[in-house]
Amino acid sequence: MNTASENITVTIQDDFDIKKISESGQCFRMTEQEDGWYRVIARDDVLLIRKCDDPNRYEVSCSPQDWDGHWHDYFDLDRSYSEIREACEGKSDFVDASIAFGKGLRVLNQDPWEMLITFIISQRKSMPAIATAVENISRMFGTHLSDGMHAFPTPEQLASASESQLREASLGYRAPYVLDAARRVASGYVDLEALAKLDDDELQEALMSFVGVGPKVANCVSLFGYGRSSSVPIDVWIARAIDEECNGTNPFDQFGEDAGIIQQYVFFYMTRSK
DNA sequence: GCGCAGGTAATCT
DNA sequence: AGATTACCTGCG
Repeated sequence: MNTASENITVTIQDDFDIKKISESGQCFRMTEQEDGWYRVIARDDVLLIRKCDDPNRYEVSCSPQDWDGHWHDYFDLDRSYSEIREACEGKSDFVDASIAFGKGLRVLNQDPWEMLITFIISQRKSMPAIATAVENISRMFGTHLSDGMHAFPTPEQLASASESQLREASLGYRAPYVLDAARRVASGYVDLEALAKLDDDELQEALMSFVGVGPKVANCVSLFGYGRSSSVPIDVWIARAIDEECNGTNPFDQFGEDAGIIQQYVFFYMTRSK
């Protein structure tokens, strides 16, 4: 699967449960392999990662430079989730239960373009269906990396697709949305990197100018692609949590810059606990 | 066969 | 402003 001599081991002291992260609905290119390995594809990189027997130690298939320069940030390792959990405890019994259940979750720092397209595709799809569609367009239009793996397609690569090809990739009625977004970005009409300079409200407005992007998808892109930790995407599960578990009162507002991270624990609790 | 799912846009009051 | 409905596709 991978050459052991290329691997290094790294220490992660803070919360880190790769299984929970992979099931948390924020990333769709992280898959469990054999023997406890997880494979992550992000930008043009493939990472294999596995827990060692030693506590807090992980074996990873990259150089120290790639770990420090890319994956460390991808896994948001400069942020202390244990401190966030402690700071947010005691305000809501339901949130407390969610935090306890989801200990080990982190919010990944992912590519804005990939998040934009992925969450346009996500509407009215289950998590496995989203993953299938993302793999389809990566295989059909993305750059080949190795062993049949493909990078997520660039704006230019997706802009060269036809609507019927995107429908073949199981995008359905979202195909024209994705094509339109790809053309806007590839042409330079929208500069996704420049959006990083906007404040939260301006970013939300800019993202919602894409056809097929409403408030929920915009908040997902904002949270997962632009690191806006106060963004709270409200989907049916979060709406259900507010309605049925919090007596209709939104519990997220009180967590300020950590609201989006708390949302992640609640979403995981709603979708993964019995 | 048929209803429904991790939203959005268009089209109504 | 708020409510209703169609939309692809996969799954029970």
